[in-house]
Amino acid sequence: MAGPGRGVTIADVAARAGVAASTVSYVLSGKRSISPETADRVMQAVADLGYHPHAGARSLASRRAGVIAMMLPLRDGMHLPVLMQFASGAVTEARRHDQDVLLMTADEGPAGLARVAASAIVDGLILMDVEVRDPRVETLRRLGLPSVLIGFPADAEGLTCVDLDFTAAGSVCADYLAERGCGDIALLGASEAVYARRTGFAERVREGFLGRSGARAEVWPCPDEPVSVQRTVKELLAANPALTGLAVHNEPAVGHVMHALADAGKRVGEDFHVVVIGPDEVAERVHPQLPSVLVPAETLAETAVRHLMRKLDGLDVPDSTLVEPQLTVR
Amino acid sequence: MAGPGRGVTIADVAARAGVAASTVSYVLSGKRSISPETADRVMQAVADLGYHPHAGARSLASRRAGVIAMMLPLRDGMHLPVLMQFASGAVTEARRHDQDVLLMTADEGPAGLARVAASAIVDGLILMDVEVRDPRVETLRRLGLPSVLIGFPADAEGLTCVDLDFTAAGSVCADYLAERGCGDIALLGASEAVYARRTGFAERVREGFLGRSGARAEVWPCPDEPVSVQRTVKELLAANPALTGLAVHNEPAVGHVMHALADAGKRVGEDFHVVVIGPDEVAERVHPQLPSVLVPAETLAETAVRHLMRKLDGLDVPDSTLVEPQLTVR
DNA sequence: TTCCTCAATCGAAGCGCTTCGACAAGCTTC
DNA sequence: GAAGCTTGTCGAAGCGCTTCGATTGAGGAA
Repeated sequence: MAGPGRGVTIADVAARAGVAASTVSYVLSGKRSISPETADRVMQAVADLGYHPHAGARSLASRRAGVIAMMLPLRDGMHLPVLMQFASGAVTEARRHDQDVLLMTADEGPAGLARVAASAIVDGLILMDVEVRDPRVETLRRLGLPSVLIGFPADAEGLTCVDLDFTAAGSVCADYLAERGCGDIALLGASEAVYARRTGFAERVREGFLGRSGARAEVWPCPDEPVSVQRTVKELLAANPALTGLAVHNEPAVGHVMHALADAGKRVGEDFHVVVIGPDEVAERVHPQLPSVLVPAETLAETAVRHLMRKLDGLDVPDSTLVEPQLTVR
Repeated sequence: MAGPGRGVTIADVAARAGVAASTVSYVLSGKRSISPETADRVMQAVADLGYHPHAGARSLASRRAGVIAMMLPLRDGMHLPVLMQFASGAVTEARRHDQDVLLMTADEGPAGLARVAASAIVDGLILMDVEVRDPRVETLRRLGLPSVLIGFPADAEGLTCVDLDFTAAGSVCADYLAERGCGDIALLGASEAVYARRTGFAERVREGFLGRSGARAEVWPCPDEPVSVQRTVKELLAANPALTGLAVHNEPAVGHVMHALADAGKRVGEDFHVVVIGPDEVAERVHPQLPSVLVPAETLAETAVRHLMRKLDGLDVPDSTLVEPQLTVR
């Protein structure tokens, strides 16, 4: 089935179907009407020969590469499983649109964007984990390369952005704890470093949380290291002995928080309630398992890819898309 | 700096440097000798115009795309962070060789391989998480697409494979426990499903472990779910009350194993020792933190990419490369 | 019947690059 | 000082595809 060695070309297909090469092209692209009989013969030849158009030739002639780039952050502190879900979700969705995905890392920075734009190796771009002040954003605007951002930079004017509705996520957590009858509650947030970097994202959770729970709630940033986590939790409990509910928005800390609570004699799920903002595994791998609001990586990826496809087709898309958070109770 | 709108071509560079287009090409590729003065002028023009060769045109003319594909598994049970490390390691290394990386998912299967091979969209391929009986392997052989596999299929004849030396990893764990003075020890392995799928990998750990520790060791498969883990550990302890050391080769189970041991009154790090085969975070996010042998994803990825580059350059590479395990004590 | 339209197809002209052969100079080498 | 090498450069021929007229024949309108 591999054909006669290397390289089945459109000419081979045309010869076998007894038509011109351009006709084959039109059958495949559907850009001009072709009689059903001819189309059938062509498709048969395509199948017989196992023909796939040469990507380079196609991109050269049509000015469409059929590839989109995805730039992932590599920084410490990013939660890897979420990135991976994101990447695979994007690939899966892209394939539905007959596109491939080129993987880039954020350390290529603006120069990397310029490179892929100029070399026309991709038609568009998805930029993950965009920060409030992101040097890539300006380059992106200048290049005019069709793109979708995950996250919201300070100035999102004219850009297409997608993200989880973190404000709503904060509210959902506050509501959950309220429903469990918790009076005084707190939000244990990310490390200071994360707050410093992406105010937008952490701040929005905070606002959503406080907005719903009012004066009886407080927010504490929280470091990642086990010992510091334990200390932070102790301080939190000491500062507010009436505390009965906690939302944790800090993946690596969850396990240690649970330990600290156990040490302090809190029985989670009974006289004390905890809800996690983070991936499923984190909430599942502690005892007892916790309810959680996950970052819906796959949904975000799919949305981003779909929006990018629309832009490539010249259709318009909303500037800003917020995905609703979903609480999973365990 | 963005040049006069879209598309700086080699002709623009040639005109600005006052040479023929072919000369620019030779300067850039180094395939013919060019006088230093001319080369300088050309490079200056390239920089001035921000020229990057059109990837499609280049691939069409040179029959080299400058892109490699990486096919990642998406199956449940794969540990996502490791995949992500792998992917980013591969991208980083590939960029050092001026190559880009196309991301594919294993669910495209053999047809996906045929597609990328026929469309010449990539020059070579890295296949992750190859199983003992992998349907992609036969296709790969038939296509003759340069490739490197991570993992060892049953018949690796003529293929280039790279993997962690799992046998050595098993031995390292046994040695560690022996050094801590543990007499009776056990290996708590992966779930039955994993064993069923990739005998090679799990079996080799087992052999390494048993080979070093002899008759006083035993191997138990272990499911992923919290409750089953707890039960398995209880049974294990009941079956061998003299047990003082445990190697755990099952990422999701580690946290629950620690709980079960605590429940059974074992003080890990004092009268009982545990070592993990798995990623750092898993060993770090339990209390106390555990020593571990990690799957060196980045190293494997780099090695795989380097081997693939050599193959693309027509150099030869070893059929089989085993990376030495490294024990991290915490 | 003649003219016009429309559907179906063909042929040729590129897309931007690499590479091959040719060709001037400037060197050796006897 | 003619013959032969090198070295540096150019021009042209493609790589395999898409796309833009042009062309043909059939059907409908007049």
